[in-house]
Amino acid sequence: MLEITRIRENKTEIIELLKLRNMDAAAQIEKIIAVDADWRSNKQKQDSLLAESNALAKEIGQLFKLGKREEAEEAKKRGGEIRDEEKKLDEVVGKLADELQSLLYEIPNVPHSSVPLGNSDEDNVKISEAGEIPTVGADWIPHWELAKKYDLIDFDMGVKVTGAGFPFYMGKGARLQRALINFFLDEARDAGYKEVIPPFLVNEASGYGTGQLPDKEGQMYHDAQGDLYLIPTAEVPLTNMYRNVMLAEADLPLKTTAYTPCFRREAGSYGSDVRGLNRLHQFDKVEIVRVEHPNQSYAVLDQMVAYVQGLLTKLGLPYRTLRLCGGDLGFTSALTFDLEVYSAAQDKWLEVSSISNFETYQANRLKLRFKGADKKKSLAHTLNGSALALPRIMAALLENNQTSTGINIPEVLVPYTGFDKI
RNA sequence: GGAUAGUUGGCAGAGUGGUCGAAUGCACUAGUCUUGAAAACUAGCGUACCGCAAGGUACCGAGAGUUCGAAUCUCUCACUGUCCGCCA
Repeated sequence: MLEITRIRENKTEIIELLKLRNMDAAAQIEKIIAVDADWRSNKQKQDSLLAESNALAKEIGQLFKLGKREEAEEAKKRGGEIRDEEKKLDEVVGKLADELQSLLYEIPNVPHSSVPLGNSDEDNVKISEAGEIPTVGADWIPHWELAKKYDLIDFDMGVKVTGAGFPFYMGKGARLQRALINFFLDEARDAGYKEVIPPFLVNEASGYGTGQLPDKEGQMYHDAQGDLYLIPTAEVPLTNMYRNVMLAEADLPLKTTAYTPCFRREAGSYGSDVRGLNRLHQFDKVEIVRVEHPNQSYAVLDQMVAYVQGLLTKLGLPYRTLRLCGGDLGFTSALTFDLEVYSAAQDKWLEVSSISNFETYQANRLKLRFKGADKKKSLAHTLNGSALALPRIMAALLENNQTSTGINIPEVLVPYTGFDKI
């Protein structure tokens, strides 16, 4: 959520930058400013009524003490009148506050000025490409066929037991999956991230804290009885650890990592890009999260991108780095880089990581602040990135490393898998 | 699932209708004293919002109510602790 003071003071700039999202926010911003002004003036009236009523109540107490019954009764009458008036105003003020709140929830984060214009993922800007694109052999097959051939993943079993998008990993497939998780966690630890095992269900307040609610309500699995949500990413519990927290400037930066399964309804997505591991309702991911000083956050974003690129290099996967355009930028993000790996047999680039700077957008909802040396309080910046999302990594590893005699396991993973070939 | 107790400032912990935004202790900050430190002493020390300011308002788990006036009374809800049962 954007800070109301920022909107008051920089509305022209905000409207201008939101155009990068193909959004004409002028009317909405003006509405917010109007409602805010309305709220403030009514609030002021209410406050002075309350002040009057408080003073009167004290007076009545005194009058009773002095035994001036009649005067007290007279004052009581006036007090009642003031209270009636205040009640009416209270309703107005409450309504305006609610309206302001929901208007603010509807405004996405202001894009960083480097965000390119564009409508969809097709307009994302490639900033680099690395690694060697393998030459596809005549007999190469996509990962879902490899999975069947070598008994690595059983999609049909998933359908039987749960439903589409919930595969079973079997035998060496399961071990490879576990190896990847451990590899990613160890790398993150070496990079200074504190490992965490968070809950996989979160409450409503956490959903609001990181911005999944209210705008992505339908994307999360919801337990109605306990009013809990299955996490769509570890970002939610990890970042919400810092909800309502006042840090000291010296505490920054905070770096955490977690492996969790992620649950996504993916309502409305279908087609050829959901085959095999390409899009699942449950998948594994290692996430890195950082809480940073505002003047560090963009340098840190670059570091995070470089870190994840390093992981892909170690795995020997060809990848490219994209700067997301305004049309593809997440609701809460100011700037996002996506990393895509090339999956040879499908001849497709698959998104395996999304690394974002949310600036103060999440911190404002979270009330995540730090106190500077001068005792001034500021909102912190939050960032996160996938490091990495497993299924598509698995898909690319299987497809790119297939040979006529089996699938080769990257060297860095062998200590984790205990085998070098499938 | 059953029973019971609780939820007050960073922490501990008073406070059962008016001068309580809230005692006291600890912690913290500044100062005095000291060669330095400790101790002692003195003073300060919650958060948010509105306002140029003076100042005002709100907050004692959340919400609603009674009252001229609520941390204090009433109702609803949430959460936490403890004991019993069940269970990985």
